[in-house]
Amino acid sequence: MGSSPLDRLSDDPRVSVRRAGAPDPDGRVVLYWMQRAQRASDNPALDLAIEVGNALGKAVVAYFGLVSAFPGANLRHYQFLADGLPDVASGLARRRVGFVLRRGTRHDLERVSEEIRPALVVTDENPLREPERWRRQASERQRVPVWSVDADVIVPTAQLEREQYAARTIRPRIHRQLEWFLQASRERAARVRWRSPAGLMSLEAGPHLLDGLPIDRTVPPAPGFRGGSTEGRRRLRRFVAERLAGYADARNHPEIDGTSELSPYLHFGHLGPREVALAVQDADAPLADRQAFLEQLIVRRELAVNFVRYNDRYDELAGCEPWALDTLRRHHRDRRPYLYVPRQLEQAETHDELWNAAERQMVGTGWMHGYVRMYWAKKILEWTRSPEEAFAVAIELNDRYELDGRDPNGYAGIAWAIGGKHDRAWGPERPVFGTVRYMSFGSTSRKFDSRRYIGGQVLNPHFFHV
DNA sequence: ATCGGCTCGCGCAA
DNA sequence: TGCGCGAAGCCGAT
Repeated sequence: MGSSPLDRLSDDPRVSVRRAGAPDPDGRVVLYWMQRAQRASDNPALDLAIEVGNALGKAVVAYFGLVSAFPGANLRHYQFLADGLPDVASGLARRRVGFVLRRGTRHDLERVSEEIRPALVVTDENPLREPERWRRQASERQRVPVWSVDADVIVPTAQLEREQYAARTIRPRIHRQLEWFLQASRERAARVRWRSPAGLMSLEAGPHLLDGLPIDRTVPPAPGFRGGSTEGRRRLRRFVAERLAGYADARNHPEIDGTSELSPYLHFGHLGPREVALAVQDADAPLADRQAFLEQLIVRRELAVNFVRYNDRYDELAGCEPWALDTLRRHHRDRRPYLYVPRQLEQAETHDELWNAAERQMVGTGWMHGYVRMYWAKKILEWTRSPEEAFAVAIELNDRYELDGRDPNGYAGIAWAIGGKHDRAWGPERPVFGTVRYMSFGSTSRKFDSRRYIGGQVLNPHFFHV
C-alpha cells in the first residue's frame, strides 16, 4: 500500500479523492480548478496543487471560469468577484503558477483539460448543491485523478461526520481539532514554471471583464465594498487594530461599526478563514473580545457549513427540526395583524422603521448588520402567510441583495430565525411563532440605539460604509 | 438591574 | 433513565 509522496499528499483530511487513479504520466501540468477559494494565499487547495506539481516535477496552472449561470447571482456579486481577479492573477504569478481565465455560460473544465492536458486535477469545495453537482459531474468526465480540498473552513467538514444538532454539540469537536488545523500554510512556489502553449486563450483580469456577459444587472454594485484579497486584508488589519478591542459588546450594536464586515471576502474566498483567525488570535486585544470573534468565525460559521453540507433541505423549512415544524404547524392558521407581500418587504414598506432600516441597509449597501438580520428574518415569519413563504422570501431577498448571499451562513441564519435551527424552544407559546424564539421591537430597541440606526439609514443610505 | 419561568431534547453519566 | 444546560429572548415581578 501507498507511501509514495502522492499517497501522502492525498491522505490529508482536507482532501477528498473524487476520482482515483495514478496521474497521467503524459500530462503536462497539475491543473487547479479554482472556484470557491478565489485567492493565492492561505489556500490549501492551491498549496496542494503546488505540492503535487513539485512532487511530479510538473508545472501548475489555475483555471477560473467566470460563469454567468451561477444561480441567483447578479451584477452586485459579479462586480465584487471580478474586483478580486487581478489579485488572484498577481498572487499566482508570485508563486510561479499559471492562470487561465475564461468566461461563459457554464464551467468548461472538459475543454480546458483537453487543451492543457493535466496529469491530475485539484479543486476546492463548496457545499451548496449546484457547485457540488458541478464538481461531481466534472470529476466523472475526467480521465485523470480529481482531488478536492476543503479550503474554506478551518476544521475540514468531513471531520464532523454528520449534521450537528447545535452549537453546543459542534463546539467541543471543533475546539479539540483547532490545534491541529489552525496553522498557517507553508506558501511554497511551483518549482517548474508554467509555459502557456501557443494560442491558449486566457482573458485579462480587468475592468472590462463583465462587459457583455449575460448576467442579471438589475442590482447595482455595492457602493461601499471593493472585492479582492488586497482590500480584504486591508479591512482585516483595520478591524484588528481599531475594532477588535471591545468587539464582544460592540458587535451587538448595529448603530456602530463594530463588526469586521469581512463576510463578503470570506464568501468569495478572497480571504481564507485561517488567515483571519490567526490574525485575531495573535492580536493585542482583550481575550474576551478575541474569543467572541473566533466563536463567530469558527464555531458559528462552520456550524453553518456543516448544516448545508449534511442537510440537503438547507434552504427550506422542512430542513428544520421536528419540534419546530410541529409548533409552527399548530400555529399556521393564527391571525396575523400585519401581512405584507414580497414586494412591500423588498421596498421596505412596513409599519416598523427598524425593520425598514435593516432592509434598506441590505438593498442599498449589500450588507446588513448581523444582529438585525435575526430580527429581520423573524419579522418576515410574523408578517407573511406561512412559515414556508417566510423562508422562501427571506432567502430570496438575502441571496439577491447581500454580497454574502448564497452562503451557508445565510441559510443557517434564516433557518435559525424562522425554523429554530440550532436553537431550542422558548416559552411562552405565542401566536404564529409557537415556541420558536420570539424577538420584539421594544425589547430589541432597548438593547441598542435603534433610533440612531434608523436615522443613519434615512439621512444617508451609505452611512455605514462612508 | 436582576431574576424566574416559559419550553425542548441532545449527550453524557449512570 | 435522569439530568444539565443551551446563539443573541420576552415579560412581569422585585
